[in-house]
Amino acid sequence: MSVRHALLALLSEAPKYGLQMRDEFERRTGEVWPLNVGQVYTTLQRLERDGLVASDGEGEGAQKSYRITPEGAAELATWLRTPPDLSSPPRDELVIKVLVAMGVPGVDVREVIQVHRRHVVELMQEWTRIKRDAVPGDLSLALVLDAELFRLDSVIRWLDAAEGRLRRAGATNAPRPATSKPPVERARRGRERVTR
Amino acid sequence: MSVRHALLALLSEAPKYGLQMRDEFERRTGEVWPLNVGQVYTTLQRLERDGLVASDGEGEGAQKSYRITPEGAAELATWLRTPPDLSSPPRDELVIKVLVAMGVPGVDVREVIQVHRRHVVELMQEWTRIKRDAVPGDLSLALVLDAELFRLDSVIRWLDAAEGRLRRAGATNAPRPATSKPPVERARRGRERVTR
DNA sequence: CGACACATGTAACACGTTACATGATTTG
DNA sequence: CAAATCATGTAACGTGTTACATGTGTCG
Repeated sequence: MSVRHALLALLSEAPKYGLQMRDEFERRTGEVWPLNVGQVYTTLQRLERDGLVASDGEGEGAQKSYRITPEGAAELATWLRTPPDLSSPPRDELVIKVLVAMGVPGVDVREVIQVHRRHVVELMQEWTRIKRDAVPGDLSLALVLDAELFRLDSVIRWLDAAEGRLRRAGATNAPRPATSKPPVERARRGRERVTR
Repeated sequence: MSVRHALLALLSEAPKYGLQMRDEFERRTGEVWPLNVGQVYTTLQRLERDGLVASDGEGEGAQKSYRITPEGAAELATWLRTPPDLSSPPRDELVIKVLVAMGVPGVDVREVIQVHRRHVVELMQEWTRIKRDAVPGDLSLALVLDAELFRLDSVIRWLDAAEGRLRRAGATNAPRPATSKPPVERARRGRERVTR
């Protein structure tokens, strides 16, 4: 849902057309998150279908300008103040990788952890270098780089914590005892488990 | 791509059938990440189509058992040691929200930041409580909770850093000067920009 | 003219979610 | 028997990616 609302935000300043919005999105995100042009057009079509934007139908191969509607502005205002997804945390590919690796025969989880740790360290060094060389006044880029560096740092801390837990829990592939434990409060919040 | 490979990992221990894999996936991830059953079946179909798993065709309405193929095992081994996506960092909805909010007229970015900060603090408290009440021996759950808490902590640190940057950069919606700066080295790595 | 950038699209596919449909087996 | 649970699927939709098609305007 990010792109959809980001386009709304871009239109809330002034009417714009497709390619222009692609360029603006990338500029605003410090040129770090490329946005596919095709997605801009299809997303704009859906936004128009839903009444959140309207187009000046310049049919003749020219630029087709979109503007935000009052409904779109309301939707945008709501989105800006709504925290994303209160339910389960997003599925984290790296966490899944480590968790399932624990059960795969012939795989050393600790090695998997170390491989990824090394890679994350390299990534942090690369982003740090980019941050150092960045134009000082570029607030957008600085914010994006901050976010990525904080995130990568948390990944490293998790990998180290996981390594510690595994070390403490016994060095081998300990077969989980499959105890029938009480389910986590939370989780299972209406998602699936619908009484049908 | 997480689910696809996670299913491969589950099958690498022993042949299994659909619902069983849903349950195992959820158990292995500490019951925190619900997995849709339908997705299991469609993903298994795609895996079979790609030759990574094979099924014992128990056609008679009974359980349909899948097993991993040598190609599947190879694919799994590769995946476990391959760090996810070396190119741009994943698009972060919260970061996008703050970045685009800077340009939306009538919106106070600082307030947006504070709203989300409060929410993240609440989330951390909730997960911390769950962690405290969790069964001590549950390694999977502990790892998932660790990951989420580290992640949320990094989000808070980013929000605070962003607040600081905004404060320093001038309290208002500073219109970006649209300077034509040199593009970030990195980014634009073959994605889009194909010479056609 | 030919090449290139600008601008708008469409098609095909992967993945994910929700909802629905259909049998088989168990159990009150 | 009836209801619930187990088990397998399908349909529709949203989002995202890659690739292709088409037209226009500019410039060497």
